[in-house]
Amino acid sequence: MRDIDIKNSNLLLKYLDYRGIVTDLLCTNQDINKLAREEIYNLLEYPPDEQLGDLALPCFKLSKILRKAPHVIAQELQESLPASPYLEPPKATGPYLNFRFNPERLAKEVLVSILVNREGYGARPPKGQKIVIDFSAPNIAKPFHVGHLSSTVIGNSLYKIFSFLGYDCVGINHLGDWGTQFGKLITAYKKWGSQSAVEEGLIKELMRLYVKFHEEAEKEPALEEEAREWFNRIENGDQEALALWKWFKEISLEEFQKVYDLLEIKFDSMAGESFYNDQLPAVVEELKAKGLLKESEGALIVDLEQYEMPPCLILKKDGSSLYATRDIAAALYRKRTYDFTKALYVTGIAQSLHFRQWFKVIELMGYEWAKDLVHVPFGWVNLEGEKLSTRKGKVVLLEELLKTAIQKTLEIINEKNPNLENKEEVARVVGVGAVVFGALSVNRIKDVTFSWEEALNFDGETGPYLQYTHARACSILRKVAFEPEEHLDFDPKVLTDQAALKVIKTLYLFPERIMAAAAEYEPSLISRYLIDLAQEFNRFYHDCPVLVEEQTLQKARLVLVYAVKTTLAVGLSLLGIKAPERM
RNA sequence: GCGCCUGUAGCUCAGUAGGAUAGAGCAACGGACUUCUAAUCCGUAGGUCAGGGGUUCGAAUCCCUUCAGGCGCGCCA
Repeated sequence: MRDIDIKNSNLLLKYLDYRGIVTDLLCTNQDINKLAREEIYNLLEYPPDEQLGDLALPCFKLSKILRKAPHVIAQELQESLPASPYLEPPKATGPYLNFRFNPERLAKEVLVSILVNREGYGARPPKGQKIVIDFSAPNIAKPFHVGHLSSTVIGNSLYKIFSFLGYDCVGINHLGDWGTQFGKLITAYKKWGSQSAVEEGLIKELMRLYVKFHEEAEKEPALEEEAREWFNRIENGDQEALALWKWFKEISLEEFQKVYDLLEIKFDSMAGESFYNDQLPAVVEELKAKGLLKESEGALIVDLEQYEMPPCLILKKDGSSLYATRDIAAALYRKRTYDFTKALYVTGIAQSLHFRQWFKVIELMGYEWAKDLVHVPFGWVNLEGEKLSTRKGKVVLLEELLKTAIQKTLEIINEKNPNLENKEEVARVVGVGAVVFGALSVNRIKDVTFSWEEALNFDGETGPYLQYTHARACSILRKVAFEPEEHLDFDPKVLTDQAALKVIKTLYLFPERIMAAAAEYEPSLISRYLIDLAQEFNRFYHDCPVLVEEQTLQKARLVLVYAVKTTLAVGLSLLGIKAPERM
């Protein structure tokens, strides 16, 4: 067996790839070699039961090509494949050929890789490519509620994931800071509000006015007309209207910032919808010049009938712009400014048609980079069966949710670990972690029903569970003042317990899972992975004492603990969650 | 009417680009703290993978169809 040279920089950012190893081995066979390497690679799968093996080749498809029975092929391969230092001799089980990783080799390669790369385990070198991520985008003058949580945390997580994989990310908060809702708000302010009330109540007062407007507008439709007029005045630069707009925007931004601070989320750009106002005429001109605009029912549209979509509205009949107009302008601006290789839009699935439409318009404008625009949709948030509605005041404010979670965490700490230092900080990190993990733990496309009970449950598959597991691991390492570079000579042979081997196999999967999460724009793949890892580790923790064993075993187990601790911390950070050392 | 998404245990969800006996957590019940943090671990119980067809050696996964829920289809964003 070749010894690993830990000083060899090749080890950095290179990860064990068993699918590749098994594929190479299979390619030495003359019959199988007829298939493309990639095809073989993709045939391999993880067996459902560990007893069977670690990686399997189902021989059904080969059976058609080689014109032999699957079990015969498996049997023949078992007998003819050459040995590999990475693998135990393969075993045919019926129509499957099962491979088992050499446990010592696996332990050595994976754990050394983590000892050497540390927080870089699973990362990729810089690519020199930009990815623009448009996320969060709350509406000014409306409260930041749980409905905005998905976009905010999914976008933030994708930002972290792609950065980890070597991309330069640009996070853009495309604030909803323009539109008729400001007319409504000004109308309501003029009628039922006052400067002092707004100064005191801030966004709550704005929300009250907004709700009040809709209540009154139902009885008196003329109010809608008044609101449109006020918005017109904003657009035409009326001083009073603009001043109010600016004021409301500032109040909102301050309020949003509280939430972003709690979540520790930052943006590279806060260019909202209003930012593109002066670029809209040029977009309309360009569309006109390219012969894409068509008049229809008084409005200007891009006809998309031949692509089986409804038309994309560009200008209203009164000449003002629309959602798509602004998105197109923003995309052109971003391409010019950032020259992205991909631009992601993290919004609700309800908007998918809108994105398909204007992506097509960009394509029709002749921009080949239209293919780099990606809509990353997610499902709806309901409130215990009912729809969230700012207008009806039926919302759970995000800040309230986060603070309640923090408060609850503090109570738990006082009960379980009253002597903990910096309780407040730990409570914040854990409470927020619970909320964020909750939003990132299921497939983003699913609709979710918000429930206080679930959001504040910290047992089982939750953020606090992962953080707790991390803190446990830290606790062990702290007791021996663990230093990674002092443990490079650990003996992987002694890690023979089932629980330990299972943990190592799970650690091995980390880089692969990050890649999958990026490819599918799906942070929940990392969430699921971390739950798996924590479960395996907690079994190990229960079965295998670390600090009481003799030196060789202790050293090896400490390395394992360090590897898990590091991977949990990195994985959580990719979700935008902090991992405290004690809790 | 047309289109998109969803339907797996009482509840919330996994299920790896069709594969070997469908897995977790919560809730319920029963165990494990003189031992590295019990926010943990172990066990019991719980399933006609919405229904029906089809393709295949093989379907929760692909196709068709029915049903249920959500969403979208021109001047909101």
